[in-house]
Amino acid sequence: MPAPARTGRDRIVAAACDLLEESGVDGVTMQAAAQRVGVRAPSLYKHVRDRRALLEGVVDASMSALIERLDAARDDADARASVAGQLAALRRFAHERPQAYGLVFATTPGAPRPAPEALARSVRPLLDALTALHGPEHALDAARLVTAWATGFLAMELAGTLRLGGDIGAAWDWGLQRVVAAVSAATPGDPPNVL
Amino acid sequence: MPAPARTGRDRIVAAACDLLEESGVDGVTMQAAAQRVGVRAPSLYKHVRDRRALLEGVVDASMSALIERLDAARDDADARASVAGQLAALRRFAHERPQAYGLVFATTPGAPRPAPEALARSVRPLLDALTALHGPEHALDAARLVTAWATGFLAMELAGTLRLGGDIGAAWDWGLQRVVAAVSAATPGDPPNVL
DNA sequence: ACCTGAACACCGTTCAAGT
DNA sequence: ACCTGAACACCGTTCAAGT
Repeated sequence: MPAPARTGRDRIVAAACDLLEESGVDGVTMQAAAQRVGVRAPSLYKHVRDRRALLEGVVDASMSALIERLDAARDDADARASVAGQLAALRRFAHERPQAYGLVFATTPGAPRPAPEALARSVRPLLDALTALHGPEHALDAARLVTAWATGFLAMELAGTLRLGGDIGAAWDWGLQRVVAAVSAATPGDPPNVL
Repeated sequence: MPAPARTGRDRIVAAACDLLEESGVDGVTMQAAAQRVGVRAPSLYKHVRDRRALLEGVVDASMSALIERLDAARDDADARASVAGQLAALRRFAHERPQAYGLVFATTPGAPRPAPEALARSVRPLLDALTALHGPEHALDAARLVTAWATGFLAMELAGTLRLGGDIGAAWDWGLQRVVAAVSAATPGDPPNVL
C-alpha cells in the first residue's frame, strides 16, 4: 500500500531558501525545513541525500534567480550601460537576498559552491559587454577585475565594514566608474604588468 | 584549596587558531580545543565566555598578525611600491592562512567580525600610501576600491572560482596594475559619477 | 580557584516498523 | 512508496561536586 508523497524536493528546497533568508545558513536545519513542509525530519531523506545536498539545492536555485536577473539587465545595444546595469542588478540581488548572496559569493565554510557551468553562465553577459567594449584580448581579465571589485565591495557592504563614513551608494558609483575606466584603458598594446 | 590553572585564555586561543587552519571553522569545537590544551570542554568556560568569544579571540589574533605583516610591507619612501607591497603581503597571508583570511574577510555566517579599530589600523598604511599618491581628496574611496578588488579577487581565488583558465598570478598582477592606475586617475577635478 | 562527570537541549542521520 | 518514532553520535553549555 504506497503512501502518497506529502512533499517533494522542490518544496523542500523552497522552504530552505526561505529559512536561509530568515535565519541564516545555520538556521537551515533538517528539522526546520521538515516543519515548513509539514513532515518530520527523517522523511526529508527520501527526497534529499543529506543537509549538504539541500544546501546545494539552495545554491543552485539562488544562482538561477541571479542569472535570470543579470540576463534581464543586459543591454546588447550599449555595452557600457550593459555593464552598469548588470552590476546594479547584482547589488540589488545582494540587498534583497543578502544571505543567498553571501552563500553563493562569500566563501562560507562547509557550504557547497555553485556549479561551474552556472558560474560561467552568470558572467557570460558581462563578458559579452566587455568584449564589445574593447575586444576579446583582455575581456577575461577585465571581467575578473570587475567581478572581484563588485563582490569585494558587496561583501564589505553586507558585513558592515564600510562604516568609515560617507555615502555607500556614492562610493559604489565612484568605484564603478573608475573600474570601468580601468578596464577600458586595457588595450592589447599595453605594457604588461609593470607594477 | 585553589587548584592551579592548567591552561589559560592565550593557549586556548592559540589552539583554536591551529584547529581553524587544520579543519576549518566547523572544526573549532570546544571539545577539540579543550583536548589540545589537555583539559575537558567544560573547563574552557573558566577562561572563555563561550564558543563565539573563542572565535572572537581567533579573529583578533589573526587581525594582529595581518596588521603586523602589512605594516612591515609598507614603504614610506615610495607610495606605489607601498601599495604593491602591502597587497602582495595580503595575498601571501591569504595563501598561508586561508581559513584565517576567510574568517576575517569573507562574511562567515555566525562568525564574529573584527573590531572596527583593528580594521582601521589594517588599512592605515594603505590610506597613507594612497594619500601620498594623489592627495587626501579621494583617498578613502580609493582605499575602498583597492581593498574591494583585492579581497574579492582573493575570495574567488581561495574558493577556486578562477578556473576559467590562465595564470592566476598574472591575472592578479594585471588587475593590480589596472586598479592602481584607476585610483591614480582620480583627481579632485574629475566629473563625479557619470556612469 | 580551577577542573570534572553528569546532565540537558539540540542537531544530523539511520533504521525498523507502520500505512 | 513514503512517513514515523526511537535510537545513536555529536555538539554547546550548565552545574553541583570534587581537589
